[in-house]
Parts: sequence; structure tokens; C-alpha cells
Amino acid sequence: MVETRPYHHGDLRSALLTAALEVLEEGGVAALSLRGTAARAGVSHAAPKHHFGNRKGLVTAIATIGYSRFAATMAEECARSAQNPLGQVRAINRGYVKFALQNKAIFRLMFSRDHYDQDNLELAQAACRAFTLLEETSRSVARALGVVEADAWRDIANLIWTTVHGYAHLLIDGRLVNRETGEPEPIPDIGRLLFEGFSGTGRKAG
Amino acid sequence: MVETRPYHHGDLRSALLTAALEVLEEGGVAALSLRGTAARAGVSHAAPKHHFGNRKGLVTAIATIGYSRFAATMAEECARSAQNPLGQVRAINRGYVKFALQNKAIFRLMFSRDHYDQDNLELAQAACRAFTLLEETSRSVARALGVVEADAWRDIANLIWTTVHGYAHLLIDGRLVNRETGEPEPIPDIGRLLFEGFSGTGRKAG
DNA sequence: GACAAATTTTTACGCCGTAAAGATTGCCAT
DNA sequence: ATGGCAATCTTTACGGCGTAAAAATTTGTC
Repeated sequence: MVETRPYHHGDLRSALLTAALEVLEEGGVAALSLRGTAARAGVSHAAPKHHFGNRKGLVTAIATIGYSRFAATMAEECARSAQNPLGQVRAINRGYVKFALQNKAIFRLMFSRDHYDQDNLELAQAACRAFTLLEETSRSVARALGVVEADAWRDIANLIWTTVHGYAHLLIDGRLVNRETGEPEPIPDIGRLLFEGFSGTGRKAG
Repeated sequence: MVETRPYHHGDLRSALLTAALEVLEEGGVAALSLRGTAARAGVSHAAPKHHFGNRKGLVTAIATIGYSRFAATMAEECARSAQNPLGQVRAINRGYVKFALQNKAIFRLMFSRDHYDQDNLELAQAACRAFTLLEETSRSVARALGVVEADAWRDIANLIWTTVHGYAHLLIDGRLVNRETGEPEPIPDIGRLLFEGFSGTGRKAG
């Protein structure tokens, strides 16, 4: 008897997604093709069309998965860290960078407009969950700093987001490496900067 | 008599580059193809091969142009601004964001590893010129702040670069827009934060 | 069992990157 | 001036990709 798989796969959509995630991490966004993922999943090259419509649909689904995992990574760090504003800011930073480092291709994809459909509902919800974590931490920081302006937390959120995102983005592009040591530069401690100002640098005196 | 252009173009390389820049700004990195730029320049589809080798070579040349203009934009802002550390930090920030906003596609391209050859000599030189501006400003900030550690300027440079890059990247991806007003959020004033701490937010009290 | 809907395959077209060979021109030594 | 070499551009060719339409197969429903 020949082991012949049925005409209908049963769960082709998720099979295509896991195949696509593999392709993505191996070859980057450029390698993420409908035909390639179909081939890896062992189906015909036009099979993905029914589930994702076109390439952008596939990429959108991948980005949605990315945002979910992104939020989960940051939430984990927050849960296991000190439950005070400084601890939470640092946790957000760690989670943000950790996800970017461990999922370079998908992280780049998530922050490349035009690659996917930003108006997609599921995607927008997943992204919102991720950024809500950052917003709430910023609100607690604002309270702890005692600033009185009603939406000062926005400035704090922008500062934190901007810094950690710039760091993550530059880091995974191989920019922030010390030319002498070859080590990556540490992430600016925006939490301490907010709470203590730029008093010490943390470096050993030369 | 028929107006027939010569077999040898004379300056095809630069003609291809200007065509490629047009294609890039119109359709983003994805639209930047060898055949497309060749068609726009009015030559055969294989003509670019001799000048750039392959697609990556073309993208590398484009990125090199980008870094040159990037450095020029920041240098202009520095020249026309207050010649003190705070003024120069703000000038770098303005130039960085201005270039990103006015050259979204090429900015994204410049900061997408894998799209081009980062080991290319001319490109590395152009990029170095750009980032040297940022480094020197950071050194002057370190002196002005009176920090004693020998390489504390690195932390300052990382903070400035990280912040402005994150801001520019998020901004051109349409992230930093206030949901109520629709206006883009202002860039965090990292200069003031360094020199004055997070005392005021700059927002009106609510 | 008949019929409609969902799912997958087959076929087809045009664009793209790349390689190799051919055509045309510029250059340089003689 | 001229023969030949190197540079530059075109033609031809191949496979991969996205997309669309039609055909094939299975599932569900009455």
C-alpha cells in the first residue's frame, strides 16, 4: 500500500505558515515567496492563494504572528521583573531587544510598512496589544516622576519606544558594535536616565 | 536624417543611477529592478550588468549616494545652527529626521542590511562620513557635561543615535502619529534631557 | 444520490535576475 | 591609417516568481 496523502490537506493554512516562518528566518523577507513556501509545505504552487489571496496576505499573516510573539516576549519579561516603574521599563527594553535579536527577519518585516497590510484587523489588534504594554509602563513612569501634565506620559512613551526601537534596529543591522572590542554596545539605560539623570555613565573611568 | 543615439551611451552609469533613484522613490525598494531601471534609461535590460554586476551592486551604489546626501543634510543643519553642544545635537537630530522624511525609500534601504554590500569601500567611506558627524557632536557633549570617563562619549553617541534613529524609523513608518490629532509626535529632545534632565515635558498642562 | 461549496492542482502569461554569446565602438600601438 | 584589443551595449536563453483562470477532487448538505 502506498502512503498517499489526501487531496485535502486538512490544515494547510497553518502548515503554510510554519513553512513560511522557516523560509523567513533562513533567507529573510526577500526569500519569503508563495511558491517557495508552497514547495516547502509539499503542495502545488497555487495552493496558498486560496488561504492568503496574494503574497501580501501571507506576509500580513506572518506579521500578525510576529506581533503576538513580540507582545508575549515583553509580557514575560515584565512578569519576572521588579514590579515598579524602573523595573518595568527595563523589562520592556529587555523584551523588545530580546525578541528583535531572536527573530531578526520577522522583526524587520514587522517594521517595514508596505510589506504587509497594516489595516488588517487581526494584525492591528496584535500590534495594539504589544504597544499597550509600553504605554502602560510609560504611564506608571509618569506617575512615579510626579509630572503633572495630563499627557506627559506620551513624551515618556515616545522616548522609551524611540530609544529601544532605534537600539534594536541598529543592533540587528550590526551597527552598534565597538570597533575595538567587537562587542555590541549596551542599550542606553533610559530608565535610569529618566529617574536619575545623566549622572554616571556606567563605564569604568579610563 | 534619423535621430539615432549612439551605440555607446557615454555616461550610462550615472544615467542608470538617476533612473534607479526615480524608480526607488516611486515604488520603494521592491520596485528597484535592474530591468526596470534599464527600461527607464532607454537601454537594453542587460546593460546595467556591466556597470553594477548584479542587483546588489546597483543597490549598493544607490545606498552610497544615500549616505553622501545623508551626511550633507546633517552637515548643513550643523552649519546653520548654534555652535555649541546643545545646538549641534539638535542640528544632528533635525538633519537626520529631515533626510529620512524627504528620502523615505532610500533611508529604509540604507538601514536594511542584506539589501546591499556593506563591505563596499566607497559605501563604507560615505557611511563613515555621516556617522563621524554624530560622534564628534557626542564628544563635545561629553566635554560640556564634564563627564570624566574616557569613552563616556560612546554612551552619549549611542543614546543620541539610538533615539534619533528610532524616531526617524518609526516616523516614516507612520507609527508616531497622535491618534486624536493625527499630528506626528515631536522628536524627544534628547539634548535637553542630557543637559537639564527630565524636568519639564514641553507640553501644556492638562 | 445529487448538487453546491470548498479546497487543491494544472495551465498560462508576463516580469525579474542572471549568464553567455554576439554586435558595435573607442583606444592604442605600430 | 590600420589592425587588433578592450570596453560597452544588445540579443538570446533559462529558471524562478506573482497572479489569474480553469479544471480536478473532496466535503458538506439536502
